[in-house]
Amino acid sequence: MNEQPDTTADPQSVGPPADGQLSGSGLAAEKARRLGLVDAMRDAGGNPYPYRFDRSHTLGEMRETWGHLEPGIETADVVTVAGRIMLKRDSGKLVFTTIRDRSGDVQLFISKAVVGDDEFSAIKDLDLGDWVGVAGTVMTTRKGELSVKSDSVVLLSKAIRPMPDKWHGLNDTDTRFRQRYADLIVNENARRNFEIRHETVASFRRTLASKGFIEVETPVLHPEVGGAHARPFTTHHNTLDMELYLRVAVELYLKRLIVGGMERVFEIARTFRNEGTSTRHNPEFTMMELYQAFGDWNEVMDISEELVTTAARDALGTTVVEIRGEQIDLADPWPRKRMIDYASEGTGVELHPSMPIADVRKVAADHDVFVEDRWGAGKIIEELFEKTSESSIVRPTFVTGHPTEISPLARVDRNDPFLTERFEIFVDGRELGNGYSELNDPVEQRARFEDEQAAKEAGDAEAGSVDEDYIRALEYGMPPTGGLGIGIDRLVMLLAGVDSIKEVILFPTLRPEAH
RNA sequence: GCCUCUCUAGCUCAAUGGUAGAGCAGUGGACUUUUAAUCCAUUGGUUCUGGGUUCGAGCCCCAGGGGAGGCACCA
Repeated sequence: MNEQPDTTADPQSVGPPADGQLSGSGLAAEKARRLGLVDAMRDAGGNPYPYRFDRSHTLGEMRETWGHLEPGIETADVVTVAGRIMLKRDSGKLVFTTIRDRSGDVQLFISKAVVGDDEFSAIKDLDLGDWVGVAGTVMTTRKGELSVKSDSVVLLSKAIRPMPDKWHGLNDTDTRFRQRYADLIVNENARRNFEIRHETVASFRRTLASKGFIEVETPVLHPEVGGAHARPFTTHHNTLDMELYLRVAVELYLKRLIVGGMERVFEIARTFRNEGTSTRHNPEFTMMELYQAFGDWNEVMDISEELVTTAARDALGTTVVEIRGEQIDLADPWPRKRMIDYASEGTGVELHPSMPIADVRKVAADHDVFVEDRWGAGKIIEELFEKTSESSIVRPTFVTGHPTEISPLARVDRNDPFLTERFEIFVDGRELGNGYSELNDPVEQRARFEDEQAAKEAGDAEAGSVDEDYIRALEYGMPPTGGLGIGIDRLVMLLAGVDSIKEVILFPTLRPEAH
């Protein structure tokens, strides 16, 4: 940001590059110089932006095939490769450049004697950042560096803007997140994080497909907010003249599909919540939700462990990750512990949502936990859990048995009517996922919705309302079902070992750039 | 929304309230096995913006903007 107004937009105003009369050498002058090269190339009948280039190998494939060569070997193996010029070492009649494609990098060995005077001088005009296509033979240098002894180097796309520092890269977070393209060009870690993200999602799809899950797509525009306690983004449909909400969850739609008999469904869903940003939150994020008929929370806890450990294996090649300096094997069984037990230990007071509300409020007051008047014991216990315990959960853990009051879509615990058969997965102090035995009794669901409605009317901006269509669906009969949601962004954070969600979202939400 | 930090050349960073600098990139030159190539020379600045204090402000003060971290929010 804060760069000068672009005064080089009109290439006609730019002189030839070698006249030595360019004013200054700031960004504008640098762009003018490069645009001058583009013009000169066109004047000479060349095309600085050709339509295509055929490769025989990616650079990674080259390294796989010839990476073992001893130093000082010249093969007769012909390759055509392409990449961006990342480094350039000019020693007179010999130029070394390092080009990089998605799969790796390789050195070009460019000799004036091989390519001829004219092409050699054209190659000297190439800049860091230019895309080039190369034909040549495979060789290694005396020091053993795998190289392409280049017969021809053609420009595939001229870079007009200089790359960030070739050694220090790009550190400024503002620029890194706004200009992710520049971040990806120079920061290996950025590329790695998004490869891990891809591998994670691909792994989920494979695991779920192997279990007979069907991937579905449900509406992003919802007429009602449901499936999570969250503030929605609102929008408006013009011709229908109606308010719509960007989804805060996909739960209620996926369970309609279970009613319809689809048995095992999942969706990898971009989800929107109108909340502040932080190292753990972005207003739009990605959740995987799945629902499985005929099972309960036990099945989906097992699936949770399998999905995450398999994703780690697929993305990292290991199930061991480092969290807060501790080596943790995600493949070890995840401990299970009730929320009320965490809260009880954390406060030193035995807590249960059946307790008199006054007693629970007193514990909250003793621990400086703010309490709204309308909150019941269950909600307060959750707040106490968050205050006393949440941040100290490091290894993946199922926190179970959430009070019924805070779980309007979860089925009541078969052994305790004040609790639900619900779990949240916590890792590194963050919530990673959430699942439960699904409430499928339409009468009870209506009663829970009505409690939500009451909370909403009492001022809870995140409470839901009665979703009549969802009740109607349940009235047709939903089989016993287990459901699960996993935050993809947070899982990728865990696997990539990064502390900010912005490191795993390509284009995180930012304020518009000031001009 | 609140608090703290931060914003200087294309990039990475310096600069007691006293002439805005370096490295890389760029430009000119040397070099046929370099590896962030090296060596010599060299261009480049509205110090985020607007006010103020001061003989003098990149630096101090006020207001605004962007970003980061923390808090709040996030069942």
